[in-house]
Amino acid sequence: MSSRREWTAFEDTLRRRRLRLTAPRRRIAERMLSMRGHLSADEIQDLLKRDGTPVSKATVYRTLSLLKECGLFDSHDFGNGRKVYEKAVGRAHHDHLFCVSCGKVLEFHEPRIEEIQDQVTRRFRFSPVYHSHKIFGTCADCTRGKPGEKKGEHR
Amino acid sequence: MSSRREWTAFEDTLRRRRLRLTAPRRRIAERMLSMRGHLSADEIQDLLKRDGTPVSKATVYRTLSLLKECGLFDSHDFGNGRKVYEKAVGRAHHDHLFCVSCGKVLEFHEPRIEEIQDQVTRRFRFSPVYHSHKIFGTCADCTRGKPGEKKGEHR
DNA sequence: ATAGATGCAAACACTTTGCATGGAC
DNA sequence: GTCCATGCAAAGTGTTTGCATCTAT
Repeated sequence: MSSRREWTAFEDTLRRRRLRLTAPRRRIAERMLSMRGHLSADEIQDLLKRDGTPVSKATVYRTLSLLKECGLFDSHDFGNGRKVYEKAVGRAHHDHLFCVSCGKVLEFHEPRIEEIQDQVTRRFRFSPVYHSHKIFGTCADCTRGKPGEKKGEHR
Repeated sequence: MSSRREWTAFEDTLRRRRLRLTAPRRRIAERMLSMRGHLSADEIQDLLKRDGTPVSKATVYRTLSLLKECGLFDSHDFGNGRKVYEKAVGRAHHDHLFCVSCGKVLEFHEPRIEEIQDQVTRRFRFSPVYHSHKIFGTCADCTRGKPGEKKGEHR
């Protein structure tokens, strides 16, 4: 279960746009809010299937865009051929370190970088909407022990 | 025509790996080195076709990976469904501003950001290999005049 | 009752691959 | 003469869409 505030954010958006709170939408949103970390569409579908409440892939994708539009989730592309979703509501902004060996995702937040970014966009008279800052490499665990692959490195 | 140094880098890599310098490879590499900015596989194929020396898409992609492996080009994904390639050899490292309205790409280089990045990776004992730092928004031209779309915004 | 949502399968867009033919070394 | 590279078309992958059916409101 997840915090009430997140639910109401979702319900409000649906109501405002005259959309319906259906069982599949509820299940997907609830399941995703209950998880931490980054989930792909496939992983979400698998979770729901295991829960005994399967949902079609089309609905997963459609609900995912909805959740993103509502601001409940952010999506990230770590360059391995699929997007992953992460809870956004109630979380501070951050950027990512991605381990190319095991797929682990670490988070960092550097106000100093954001400040320099602002200087850059001002210099170019560029109106920023969002940014994506990712560092790829090998995490501490993989650098020493090489525990091997965890999450799919396909493509 | 492009600088000799870039050619020899390419030829050396081919020789070292016992690969052949064929006409398609030469044409693709030459054409790409002659252009500035970011090119997609499709754009490269179109250019070659207009030059009167058409090349199959498969060969374009295969040569692209080769050019990347050789370090002659870098690839970037601005989230519009395709990769674009940019000359890497003889160029200083930089990051990008991407205009979501016209597709324009601006470049920036901020040693201060790189320094903070290093602090971040040290803190996590993370071994960085490369990073991707992109700011998305609207360029100065599009913010005032809205000159309209230029490069495909498909997907 | 009715606009909107679901599931399925087909469509998509980019990229990769299998294979027979052709060409560099 | 060998391998390696090319072109073509087929396969792959994640995602989107058309449509008939179903359902929240």
